[in-house]
Amino acid sequence: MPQPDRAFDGTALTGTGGPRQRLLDCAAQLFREKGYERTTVRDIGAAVGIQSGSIFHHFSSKEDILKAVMSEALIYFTGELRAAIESANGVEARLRACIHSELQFTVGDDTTAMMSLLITEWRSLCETNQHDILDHRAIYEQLWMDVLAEAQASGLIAGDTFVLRRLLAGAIHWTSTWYDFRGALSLEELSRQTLKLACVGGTID
Amino acid sequence: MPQPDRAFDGTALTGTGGPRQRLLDCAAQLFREKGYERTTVRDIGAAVGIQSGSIFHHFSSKEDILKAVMSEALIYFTGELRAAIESANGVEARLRACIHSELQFTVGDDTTAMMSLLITEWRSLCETNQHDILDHRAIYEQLWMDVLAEAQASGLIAGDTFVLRRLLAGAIHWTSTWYDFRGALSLEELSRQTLKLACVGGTID
DNA sequence: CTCAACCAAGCAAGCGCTTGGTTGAGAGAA
DNA sequence: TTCTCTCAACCAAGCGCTTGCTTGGTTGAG
Repeated sequence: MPQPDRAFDGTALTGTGGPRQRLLDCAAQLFREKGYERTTVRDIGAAVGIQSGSIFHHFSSKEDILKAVMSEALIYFTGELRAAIESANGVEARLRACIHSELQFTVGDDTTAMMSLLITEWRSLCETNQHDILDHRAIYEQLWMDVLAEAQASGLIAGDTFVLRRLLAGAIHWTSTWYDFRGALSLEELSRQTLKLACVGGTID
Repeated sequence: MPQPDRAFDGTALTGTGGPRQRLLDCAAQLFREKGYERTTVRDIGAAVGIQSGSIFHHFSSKEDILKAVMSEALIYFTGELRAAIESANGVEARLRACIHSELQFTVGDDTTAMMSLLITEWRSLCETNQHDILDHRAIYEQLWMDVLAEAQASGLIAGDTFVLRRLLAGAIHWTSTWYDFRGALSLEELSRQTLKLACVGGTID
């Protein structure tokens, strides 16, 4: 969606958050819609309202943009998840917080683009960048695993926590392909159904 | 992985299954490893052992290859799933067959490439081709939904079958990113854990 | 005067795909 | 058997286009 040409005035990116941030937002949106490979730097430039070459004043490469989006997303998601867990009382509430938070990240209007990238555009990073992101992701996953271990100790869930986390992660991430927040199914109801998957029978209303 | 040059002898693709089939197999493998966009027709040609231009004697376009792989995969998976369901006795066995079959498709050595494509390379098809594939996919999904409806009627599962199918689909598809068939977790044990997710408490051993 | 932010132009590489020609297995007639 | 014709399968070369990225210069706020 190319934007109309503007007369040059040097203020193309002086909106809120600074030029770098606006670039990241537009890029994330485009990567989510068309995929990283199918999105060109010319697409990004047009969406932001600058020339494609000007992008490289802010980022050293196209892949650098993707990595920056992913890094930023992980920092944000980790913070949000930690806060949600800490403000929950009791094991079940903490598990519910994990599920609800990740669902929110996945289908929430302002975070779905970032979450999608973290999941689907993994292979577009070179090995070095993959490792950097993976290191950060490990911190996020540890928050989940601590809660799952606690839930298992209290008898709320059964079976291997490692496997359960992977199965839940798949179920949650996949919602981005079908859940419609304008539909009849509320996010709270979806969270409840997902929580029921995790817990041993009868524990949840 | 380019192959050494051979003297021209006109027999590059005369192996089992015919030239078209070998092209499809190689392409599926490459698409799975590197993604559709990052795989070039030169890659495919090199993997098969022919010039990139010769590919277009068998397929009209690169996208045509992807569509053919997907079509073939859906035909195969639908047939296998139907057979598995029909040869199962009882509701629980039929649900177990669905889960086990789809897990098998997802992580099985000879089917994982095809299954991955169906899930991840969706956007690379043009709208027309997406509709063609989607029509076929609906048949596959109906097999699942019939079993889920039966399971719900018998009290084996609870909640909305539509949502349950989506959650299960996500959990199963995601296994392709982490399950290692050489690891300690057997496919049967994984099937059992996944089945336990679906069923209301206590029903499954 | 400085400098972050940008433009206009275009380069080198790689892309999907086309073209015109070559090869050898197989079919049919003598 | 031998000759001739056909045709699926392939090659060698390269066309036209797009890609990520570079370059040298310009602008205006501080």
